[in-house]
Amino acid sequence: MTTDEAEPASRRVARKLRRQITEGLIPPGERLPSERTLASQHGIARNTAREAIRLLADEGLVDAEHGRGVFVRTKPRLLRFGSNRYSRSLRTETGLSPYRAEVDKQGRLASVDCTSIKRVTPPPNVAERLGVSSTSPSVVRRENWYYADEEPMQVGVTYIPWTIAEGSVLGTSADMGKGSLYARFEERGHAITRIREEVSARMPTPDEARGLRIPDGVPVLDIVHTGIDQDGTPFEVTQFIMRADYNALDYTMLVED
Amino acid sequence: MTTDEAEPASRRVARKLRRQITEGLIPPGERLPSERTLASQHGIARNTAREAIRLLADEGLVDAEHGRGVFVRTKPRLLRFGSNRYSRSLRTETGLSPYRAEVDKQGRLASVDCTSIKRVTPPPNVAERLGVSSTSPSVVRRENWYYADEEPMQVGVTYIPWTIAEGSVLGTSADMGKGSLYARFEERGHAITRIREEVSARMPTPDEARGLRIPDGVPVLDIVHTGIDQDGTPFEVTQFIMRADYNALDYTMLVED
DNA sequence: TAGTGGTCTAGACCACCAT
DNA sequence: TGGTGGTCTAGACCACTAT
Repeated sequence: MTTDEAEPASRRVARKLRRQITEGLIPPGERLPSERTLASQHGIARNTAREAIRLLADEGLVDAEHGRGVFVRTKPRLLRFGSNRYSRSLRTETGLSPYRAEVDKQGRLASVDCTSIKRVTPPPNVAERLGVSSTSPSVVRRENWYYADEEPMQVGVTYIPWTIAEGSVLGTSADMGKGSLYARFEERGHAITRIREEVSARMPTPDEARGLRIPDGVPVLDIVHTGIDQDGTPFEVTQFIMRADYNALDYTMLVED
Repeated sequence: MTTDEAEPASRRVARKLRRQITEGLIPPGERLPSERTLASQHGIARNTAREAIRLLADEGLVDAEHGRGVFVRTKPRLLRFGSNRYSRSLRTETGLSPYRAEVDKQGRLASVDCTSIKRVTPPPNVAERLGVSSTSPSVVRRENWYYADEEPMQVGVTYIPWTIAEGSVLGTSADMGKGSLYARFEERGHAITRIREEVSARMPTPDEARGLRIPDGVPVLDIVHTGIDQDGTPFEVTQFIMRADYNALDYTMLVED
């Protein structure tokens, strides 16, 4: 009788395991007792022990590995992406993309894969933000996958008005050359001066979970990023989907009146 | 044979229901067939039908109500909180707190409940950001609960250095008076000029799920907000926990060099 | 009272992993 | 080969909601 009258057995066992995990008695990376062991130890059916473990998995505390066991999830170091992600100084000094810079900082191997570049009709929310047609192929769509040590971390889908991308590498080439994407925009008269980032979080769709190899109990950050130039014109929208257990955001900004 | 060889029955049924939901055949608010109905329709055991529904619940698509049925979750309108949340003009023009302003905008009834104010020893991450001792009661801790139409939306725990709060309403009173919290800081020589917001997302702890009445398959946004004054001194840290299905962030910021 | 989801049992077979 | 998790069955009783 610690929380409820007549607490179900599955929750009781889950609570016991949760306490052992949070108190460090079962440290990160360690294996939990097997479902069959838990069942016999607590005098319950295997399915009931399994249900207890499911509760912990849904909280993101443990990870089941088929044929091996259930393991306490280790807290990975978060990649942190901030407002300086787009600063010119970072861009010109290091020549690295902001993503590579952050992954490098943690001593991991960054790789970025541009999987598709094509001219498309933009989704309505993108068309609205860019002020282009949502019924004609008015944008170039670039899809990028971001990895650290071969593990997928993020997907970013960038939309660029065709009027801006036309005739440049923006619309054709995976290789952005020195200084990357925003240097190319600047050459074409769009210096990034403001950004808008709309941030929400949710559980991944099955497709996203598969593509990003996201385990149970891990949400995604869903970010709609808009790049705005010196004239206040939005010239690029990118939708990022990030594993929330690997990525965080760190913004510093002026409070404007 | 649509996705895998030998797809499990539970996933097959889940996929069918998911398609019906996303295509609008079962619209938001509508009830799904009961577990027993699904079982007999598909020639599977009730537990297998139940597992299919669980998959959808973990994705945040449906919500089970004991004794009533399983319902397609309605997409609530998101409350959006932005960088202007702390602007002086918003503060002085409306006299409303940023939270009330946003909830008002949606025609809902906002209420804020300050549940506790006390002098405490701050957690290490807070002490670090404020530059105060993490081994003595160096801060005032204020806990605020935010509601819309009686439903809990957010919790915010604010930490203020004792040296700043001492002798003012900041350390004693739930009522912040006209212009709210940041007007009081300004009177004491700390005008909010920069903010830092560290944003991550995760599944709620059982305590958070209970307190905020968060259903399965809904993550939380976990935000560490730091207020910085005209001299670059951090004078306040607030940790927000927000239901991610009700709240989003919308930041616009200058790209600094 | 009838129908719903919530929990549980005691089995079974399969797929995967390590030895 | 033996142990692990993944899936499934065919029941059972309980708690909650609506009528």
